[in-house]
Amino acid sequence: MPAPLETCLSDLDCASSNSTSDLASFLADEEGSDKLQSLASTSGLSGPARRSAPTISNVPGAQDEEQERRRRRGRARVRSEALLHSLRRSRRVKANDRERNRMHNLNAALDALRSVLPSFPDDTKLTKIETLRFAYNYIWALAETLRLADQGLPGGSARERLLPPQCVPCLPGPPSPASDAESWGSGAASSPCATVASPLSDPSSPSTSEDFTYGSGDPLFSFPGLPKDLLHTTPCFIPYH
DNA sequence: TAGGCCATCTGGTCCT
DNA sequence: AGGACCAGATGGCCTA
Repeated sequence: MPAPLETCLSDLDCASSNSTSDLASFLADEEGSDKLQSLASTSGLSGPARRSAPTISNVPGAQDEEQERRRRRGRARVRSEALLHSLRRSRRVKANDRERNRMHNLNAALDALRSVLPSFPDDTKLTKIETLRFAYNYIWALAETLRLADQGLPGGSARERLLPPQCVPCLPGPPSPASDAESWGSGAASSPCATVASPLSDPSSPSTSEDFTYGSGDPLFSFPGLPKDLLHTTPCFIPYH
């Protein structure tokens, strides 16, 4: 069973140099290449060594010696390039692995975020962008609810409003940074946010609900714990399916 | 079949 | 130097 490429290449690092460019010069050197060849052959990276031990019958003359040296250099270069390619390849594979892992972590974090957001009645899984937008809205709505509760508005305690019995996620849209209007809205033609004419920088700014509904004009979702006027004063960035 | 969403690969850049 | 992060490209899957 041949040694894995990773092992071979780490051996290679120990044997010579850590940097790719140094490795290249190392490989260009015939002696270095010979070291590599022995490493590669013992680890199964290459085929069996073809060079035979010199015998009396094949001792070359001066010209033959020069020719032989050229052939060796040619073979060394081919081996060098192949091994350099292998090294780059193994680093790329490692980087891919890290990147995959990083994205998995990111997705796990998104799943965790989904799990703390109010769920849809049909358990539809929010897409990534919807999750982020919804979370943004949700946080804003909770904060707004607290603010209104602090002002002593009727409608039960802040806690009751924050945790309605059937929490269906239509949250009034949060204040969107004006400079961020592009990323929230017009960029996504398929998103309900695309229907938002101009995201408000101030949630208390008056507006009409027509601006912020999608499709039929009926709100697809509602957030029963929130005062009605809140729905009418803010854009609704509704995750839509 | 077109469009949306997603996972993965890849090369470049930044950071430690 | 190596890892993290990012954005573009690509291909697969699903749905209207």
